[in-house]
Amino acid sequence: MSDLKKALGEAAGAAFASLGLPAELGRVTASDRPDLADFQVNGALPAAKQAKKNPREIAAAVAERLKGDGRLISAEVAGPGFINLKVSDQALSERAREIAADPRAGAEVLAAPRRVIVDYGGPNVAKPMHVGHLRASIIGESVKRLYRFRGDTVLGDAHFGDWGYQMGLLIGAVCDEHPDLAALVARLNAEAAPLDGPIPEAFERITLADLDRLYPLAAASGKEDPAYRDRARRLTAELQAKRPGAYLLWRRFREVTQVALERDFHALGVDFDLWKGESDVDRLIPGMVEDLRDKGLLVEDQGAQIVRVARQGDKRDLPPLLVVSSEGSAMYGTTDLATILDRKQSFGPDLAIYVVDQRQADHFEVVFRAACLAGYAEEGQLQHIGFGTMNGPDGKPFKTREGGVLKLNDLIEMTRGKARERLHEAGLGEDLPVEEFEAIAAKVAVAALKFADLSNFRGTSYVFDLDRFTSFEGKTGPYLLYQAVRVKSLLRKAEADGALAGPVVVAEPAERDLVLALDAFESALSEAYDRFAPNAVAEHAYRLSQAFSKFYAACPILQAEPQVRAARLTLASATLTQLELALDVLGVSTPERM
RNA sequence: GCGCCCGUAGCUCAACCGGAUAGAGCAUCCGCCUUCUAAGCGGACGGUUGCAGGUUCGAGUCCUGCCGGGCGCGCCA
Repeated sequence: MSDLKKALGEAAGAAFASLGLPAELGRVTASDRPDLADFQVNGALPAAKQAKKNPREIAAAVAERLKGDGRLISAEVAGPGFINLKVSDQALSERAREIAADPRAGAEVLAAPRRVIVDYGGPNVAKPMHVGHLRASIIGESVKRLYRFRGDTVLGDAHFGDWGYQMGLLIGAVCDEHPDLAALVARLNAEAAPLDGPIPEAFERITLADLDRLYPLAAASGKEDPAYRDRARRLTAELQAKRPGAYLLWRRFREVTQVALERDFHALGVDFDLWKGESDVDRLIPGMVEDLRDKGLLVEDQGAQIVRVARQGDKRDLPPLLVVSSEGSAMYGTTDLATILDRKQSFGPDLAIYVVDQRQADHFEVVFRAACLAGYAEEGQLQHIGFGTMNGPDGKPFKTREGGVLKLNDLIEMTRGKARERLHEAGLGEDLPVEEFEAIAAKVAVAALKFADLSNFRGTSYVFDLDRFTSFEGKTGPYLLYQAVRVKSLLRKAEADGALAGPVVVAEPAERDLVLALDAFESALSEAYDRFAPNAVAEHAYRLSQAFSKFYAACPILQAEPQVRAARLTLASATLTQLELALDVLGVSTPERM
C-alpha cells in the first residue's frame, strides 16, 4: 500500500525508463495548479536538457504511456513540458478506503529502521528552565516522536547539564551563605562519607529558588574576581574527584532541580526515556583521555590537553577540542565526547540527533570531528539540528517586561491563563466540570505554544508574540484542536443516531480535495523525517484541517441519505485518525470535547 | 577581521531536487448560523522575493559583489 503520489510516481518512472531515461524523473508532486490537475510530473524538462531533445516531445511520450493507467482520467502536457495528471474519483475512493482501514491512516513504516538517539531539552542543574529551553523541548520532542512513528527505535535523552564549572560556583556560593553547611561539607570530606548514602538533612534547606538566586551572583563574581574563580574551579575539581562533601551537596542540587524540571516538561507534554547527565559519563573520561593519547590525537597546548580537528580546505579556523583544561577539569566538549562513546557502547545508535540552539553549530562540529577521528562514531552518524532563537515583538531575544529572562513555568502559566480566557469568551466548556475545563485549557495552551513554534522552519528565528499566538483564530494550534473536536462530536452524534459508516465513494469537489489532503500525509512525514523539519507535518495537519472544514461546510453528513452518509462518516473518521496522528507527532493531544 | 545564518504582502511566517499565475494566517472590506460546534466557510484587497550582476529554456531557490540584521570564533555550558 502506498500513497497515490508515490504509486503514480512509479508508473511515471516506468514510462521514463521505457524511453531509456532515468526512472527518478517520474517523481510526482502535488499540482501547483489545482485548477488544471491533481498531480504533476516535471521530469521531462531536465530529461530534455540531458538528452538535448524537445521537452514537450518527451512529456508527450510519457503522457501517452500514462494514459493507459486506470487510476487516471487524464495525462496531459502543458506549458514547457509539465505533465498534468488527474485522478479518477474511483481511484480516490479506493485510496480513501485504504486510509480509513489503516490504523496509521496511510503512513508507511520505514523499510530499514534505525537506532536513533535524540538529545534535546538541555536542562541544567540549578537553573530553572526559561524560554530558551522552549524550542529545544518542543522541536526535540517532535523529532523524537516523528522518528519513532516512522519505525525507528528511538531514545530521547534530556542530557542534563550537571557537571561543570557552574557546580563549583554554586557549591562555593552556598558555603559562603551558610557557614554551617560549609562546615558540614568539610566534615563529610573528613569522614569520607559514602557517596550513595542519604543526603544530609541540613542540605534540605537549599531550594531551587536559592540556587536560581545565587547562580548569577556567583557567575558574576567569578568573572570579576580571579580568586573567586579559582576557588570555584577547585571546587569543581573536588566534585569531579567525588569528594563526599561537594558530591552530597551536589546531589541535593540535582534533586531539587529535577523535580522542577519534570513539572515543566510534563506541562509541555515532553518526556524522556533517559535522564542521563554529564556526570554519568565522568567515569569514562580517564580511559577516554588515555585512548585519545594512545591514538596520537591528544596534544598539549598552553597547558591544556587538546585534540586538533582543523582540516585542510576549511574555510575558517575551527578551534580545537579542549579535552582537559589547564586546571585539570573536564570541559563541555569532553563530556559530549564521552557521551558519544557511552552511547556507542550502551546503545549503538545509527544516528544521534542533537537538538540544540544554532549558535552551538561550531561546538558540535568540533566534537563530531573529534569523535570521528577517535573512531567513536562514523561520518554522518552525528547530526546537530540547530534552531533559531525565539524573539520578542521587538525582534530581540524574548524578555519579560522588566527585562529579565522569562521562566518556562511562567510562560506556560501565562498561556494557560489566556487559554481559559479564550474558552470563556467563546462560551466553550462552560457546563463542564472544573477539572475537565482545566485539562482542556492546558491542552489548548500546549497546542498554541507548540503549533506556533513547529509551523515555522526550525532554522529561522521567529517572533513570539503572546497576544498573537493566544489569539485563537486562523492557522493556530487551537484551530486544529477545534477541528478534531468537531469531528469527535459529529461521530458521537452519528453513533447516537445509529448512523453507520460505510465504503467511501468520492463525488463532490470537497470530498476529492479532502482525500487528496489525506493522501499527502506520507509525503509530509517523509519530508519532515529527511529534513528534520516538523513544520512539514504541522503544515500538513493544517491543510488537512482546512480541507475537512471545507468538506464539513459543503457536504452535509448526518442529514445525507444513508449511503452518502456512510461514506462521509468514514471520511470524517479517517480524517480524525490522521489528524490525531499528525498532532501526536507534533506532541499535541486533543481533548474529547471543548 | 574570519566564518555561519537570515532578508519574501502593512504584520507574522510557508514554498519539497531550480519549474506554470510566489502561498497561508493576521489586519482591512463584503457575504454566510431556523441544518452536524461560526475558534468556522466563501469572496475581495494586498508582491520588482533587500540591491546589482551572472548561469539556465526557466531563479525566492544556484554563483559573484554590495547593503541591512542576527550569531559564533580556546580553558562557561
